[in-house]
Amino acid sequence: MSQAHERPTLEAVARLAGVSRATVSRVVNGSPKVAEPIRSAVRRAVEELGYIPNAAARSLVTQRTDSIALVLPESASRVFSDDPFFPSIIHGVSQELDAADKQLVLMMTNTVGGYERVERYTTARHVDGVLFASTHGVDPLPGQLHRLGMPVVVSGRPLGRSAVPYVDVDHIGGVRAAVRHLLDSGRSRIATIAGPQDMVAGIDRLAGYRAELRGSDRRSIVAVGDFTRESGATAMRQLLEDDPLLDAVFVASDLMAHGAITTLRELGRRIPEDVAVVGFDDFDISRYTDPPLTTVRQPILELGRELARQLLRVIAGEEVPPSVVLPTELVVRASA
Amino acid sequence: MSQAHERPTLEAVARLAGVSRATVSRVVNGSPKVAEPIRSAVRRAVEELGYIPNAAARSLVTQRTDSIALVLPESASRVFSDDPFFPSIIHGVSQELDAADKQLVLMMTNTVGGYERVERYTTARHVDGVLFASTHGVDPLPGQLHRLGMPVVVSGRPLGRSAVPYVDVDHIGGVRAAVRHLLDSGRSRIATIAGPQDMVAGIDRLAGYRAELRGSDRRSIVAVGDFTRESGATAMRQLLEDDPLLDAVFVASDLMAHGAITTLRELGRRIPEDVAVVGFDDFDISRYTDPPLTTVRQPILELGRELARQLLRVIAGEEVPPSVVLPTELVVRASA
DNA sequence: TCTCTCCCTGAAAGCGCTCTCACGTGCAGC
DNA sequence: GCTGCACGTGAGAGCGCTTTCAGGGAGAGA
Repeated sequence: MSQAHERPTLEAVARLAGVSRATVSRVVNGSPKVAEPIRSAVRRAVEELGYIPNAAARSLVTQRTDSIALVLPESASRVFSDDPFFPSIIHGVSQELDAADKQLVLMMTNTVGGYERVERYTTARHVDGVLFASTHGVDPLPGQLHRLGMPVVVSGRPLGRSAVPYVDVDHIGGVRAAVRHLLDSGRSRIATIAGPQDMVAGIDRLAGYRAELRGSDRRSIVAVGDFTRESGATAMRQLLEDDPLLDAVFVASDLMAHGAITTLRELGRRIPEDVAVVGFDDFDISRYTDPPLTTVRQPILELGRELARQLLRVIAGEEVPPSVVLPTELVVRASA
Repeated sequence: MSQAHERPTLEAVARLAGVSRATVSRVVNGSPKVAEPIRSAVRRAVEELGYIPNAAARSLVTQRTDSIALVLPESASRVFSDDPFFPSIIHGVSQELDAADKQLVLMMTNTVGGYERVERYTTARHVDGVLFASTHGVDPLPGQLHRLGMPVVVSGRPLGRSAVPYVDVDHIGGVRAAVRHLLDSGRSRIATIAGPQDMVAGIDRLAGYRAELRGSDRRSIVAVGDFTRESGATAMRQLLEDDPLLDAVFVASDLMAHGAITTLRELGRRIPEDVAVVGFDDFDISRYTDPPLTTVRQPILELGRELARQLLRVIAGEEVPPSVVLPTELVVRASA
């Protein structure tokens, strides 16, 4: 058990069990066509030697690696700040992969040459499939890999046309519910702080706001942020300059909503009495803001899991729908 | 899946370039002993065919995989809630590995059979080395792998004796600075909310508190939490029952400090006038609490990077120190 | 001009595993 | 007793790459 390089091979097990390599291989891989006495003899030999198959040798012949890559656009500094979005995705993906006994390889595209690295690595058949966390703008890589025959699933509806299957949440439905809630509670000047307009999450949430408002006689009041707390604070200030009398704001992310709340408080507005605030995400932290944030919950963990499930299906050669959209849900707390 | 199997092999490149496989291999791996004209001919062929070496075949012969595993004890539900600790570790590790052109394989030990999976996977020589994020209690796995000759580095000083190299932060120094700060500002009844006492971070931070207090004539007032916000809120309540007149509290994590602040406010205490609060972590979010949290900053990203660097050294066969301790730093804001 | 080196290059042997194919055995059917 | 057929098992051919080893060619020294 001492030296790493002396690991037992199939050969050794075969010798000890007095059978051929082929038979050991069958037992190890659970083939049904091995007689019981031999099977248990092999099992014993495997046990005794502590045999563990060499992954490289196996995948050299099977052409599978049993691992999949999750690509994160780290450029979005969102990834590992205090925004739990990506961590939750990772968590969800990891849960599903564990269950399927696959490995998770994490890749970031931020660093210099990162993009090319991802391309090389994935096309080197180092992994059986690739998952992309939602990206900014139009990313050609998923489509490219897809065209090469590599199983790919992306998170978030891709901008531009794309044949790559994706999983997304119902941004528009969630936002409409939020805005409707504001309308129903009698708010008349409802503003929004939108997310970046080169991301689907930003675009769709603004579209939802506009769509719901269109049915009323209220005018839209829009400022744009980048999903960070700071941008939320700044945007809120702009909105109040545009319309000092606004009495509600739908903010396209919880973090921006926190920023907006800070600004509102600094400027002496009471929440929700003077201004109602609704966020989007339902991060843990939003339960602890003052006042607790009314927000649209999106099932991020589930998004990650669904992503993984779809990819596993593609890898298994099953048909998958071109898109899966998970429901969102308005969570009413004290801020609106 | 169409043309995936038609990937060019060394053989194909060799044929196109009119040389042998051996020569192509040398060029691809940057061996210096290939004449220039041949080298460029091979390069051209590689380019033309879009050749990318097959990782499995390579590692079958080299016995390297160029990827390393990061094991996270997901059981600590900390991992992917709104606690940015693990995400930052991942981020740091990933940065260093990217630079070294290694891959990051993420593993969680939470799920059923997770522990055994980690063991099998890592001993299957699927990875060149293993990193462990700090764990609860005494984890035998790192030592076990280490004994098998597998390169291993752990984050956080291991409980119990262990020959495995580790990277940690200076908990005690940071806490002492925090408590000293409270003493210096004239606080006389200084309590603490400690972390779980089966984790080094919990143990050492409490030890630091005690050590610094020992030099003064103040008595220690202790409650224990589990690093979550909720436990911080609860512990704060206990402390105030123990000593309604306490005028300062050192909290062993920022999240618990947030919980404590909530409780203090609910009970009508002003911060810092009535009770000074100091946290530990310096998460982004702590800049935005009300009031902004005075806390001990620990360099988590750097911890991740150092972890990866040490492991790469071990893998390269270099000597590494048995431990590296990174400095912590008191960040004074408004809460104390 | 001949020999000795020094470089390069190619042939070939695996790395550890899977999987096809052929073959042996035992048993039912005639 | 002989043929036919399952059913298991083993031999062996690779998967695509690296690396040792030997050999060929060119240049240098005599």
